[in-house]
Amino acid sequence: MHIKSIKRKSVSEEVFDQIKDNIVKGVWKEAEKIPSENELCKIFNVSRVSVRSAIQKLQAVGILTTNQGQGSFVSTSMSGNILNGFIPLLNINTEEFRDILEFREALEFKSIDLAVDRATEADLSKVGDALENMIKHRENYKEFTRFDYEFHLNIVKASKNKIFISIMQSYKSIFINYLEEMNKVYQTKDMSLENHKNIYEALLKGDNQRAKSIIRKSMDTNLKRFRR
Amino acid sequence: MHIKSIKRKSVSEEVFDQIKDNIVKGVWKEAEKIPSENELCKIFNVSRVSVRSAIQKLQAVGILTTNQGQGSFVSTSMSGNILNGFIPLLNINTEEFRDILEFREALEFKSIDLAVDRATEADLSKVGDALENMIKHRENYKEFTRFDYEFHLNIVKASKNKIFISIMQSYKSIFINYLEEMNKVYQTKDMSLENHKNIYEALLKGDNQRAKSIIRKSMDTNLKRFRR
DNA sequence: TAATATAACATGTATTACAAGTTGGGGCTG
DNA sequence: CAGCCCCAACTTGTAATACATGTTATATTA
Repeated sequence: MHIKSIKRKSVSEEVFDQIKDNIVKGVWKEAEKIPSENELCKIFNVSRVSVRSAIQKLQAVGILTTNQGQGSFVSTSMSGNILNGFIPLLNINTEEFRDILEFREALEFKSIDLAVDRATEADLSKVGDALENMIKHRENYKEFTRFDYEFHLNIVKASKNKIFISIMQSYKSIFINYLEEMNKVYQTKDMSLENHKNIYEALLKGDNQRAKSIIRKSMDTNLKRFRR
Repeated sequence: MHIKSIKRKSVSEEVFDQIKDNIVKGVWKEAEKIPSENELCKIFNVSRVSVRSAIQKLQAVGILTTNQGQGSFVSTSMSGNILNGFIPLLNINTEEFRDILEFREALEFKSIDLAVDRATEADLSKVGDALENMIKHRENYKEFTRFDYEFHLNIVKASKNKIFISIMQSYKSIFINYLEEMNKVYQTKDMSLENHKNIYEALLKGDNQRAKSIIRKSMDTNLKRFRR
């Protein structure tokens, strides 16, 4: 059983989420001015300290831009934030799906090539652990997806390339989104498990070509499914 | 002539920089606790509001982690920040250099493949513009490097893959760092210009294999240079 | 000895006040 | 009337203070 450490949301975090949600939902659109700090105080019924705290965090992650004497504005060109999961990937369309597949191909394929050269037994056993956890949690698609991501992350980690690892972690939400979509909507768990087993075996044998071809095939299948 | 809008640094920004610098310089090391907010107030002689403001920003970008009742701690695994330019890539070592090359290979090679299919004339002319600017600023290595980056960015943009574009922009500082090192220290401007011309021509002809092989060759040369 | 209370210190939130930057309108001046 | 200046109103930035809440280690007590 999993024990999650509970943590009460602080007031400023609450405000942070509310403002973020309003932007995500489109209440406050790009380049628009959001209400002044004092107005937000009244709206949320909190002190200005909390409002400012939230705004500054939103500022630091690039969602808001504030100018003294003017106000806070929703940033234009938030692609970075969208991709970093601050803004969910709702209603994913074909183009975005294609982007993700190409992205995975570039990142994971090169990782696999590097991994067969550099991976230690410990690295590979972590990939195996993730696979076992996938099997164990095959009934819970949320957990299943989490370990699906872990599986791929551990392969990237085995490449020893710090930039790849950083990217893989930054873009976690994209992967999770994508994988959840696949595992939940398209009910592909069994085939997915089979594929992961084969990828793992190929890695153990150092057969990067085979590992890549399995991934490629599964990507093609998914893309076809998605287009319907 | 470039006109930069001047902007006086706010107190909290000043504090932000100071704290960041102390971490970069290693005064406060990873996982260590930094002085309490009240102590920092005395050190910098500012109010707690400003200190908290700075700390929260550092928190949002992942440099600090704060726990109520305990204090603020320097984050472990700051690779994300290092890679995002909050922490400069000082004393780059062979391993990091290798990481960058592999990263460029994964990202740019796939971009080139996609670009030859998807690029419009406008996309390609932007690549050409960057090249012209490189020639124009060949005497100023800072500017030269900027357009060097622009050149590669525009190729990635021509791929139409939003994730690639986002990554390329996020990791701008890495590229700049890397390219500056090459252009400044190793005095490779002339050969670099020749290579870029050839890459551009190959792109115009839709010859992705040739474009990639030029990049590959120049990467190998750079790596050899660096190892000395 | 072990559980509990407590004091000291940390960050989190609230309130109030003023500083500093921006904007727009009103009124003065030519 | 046009153009300029000035000021009032509003915005964010900084300060000072107080108290709430969480953490830790020491001291106390059973």
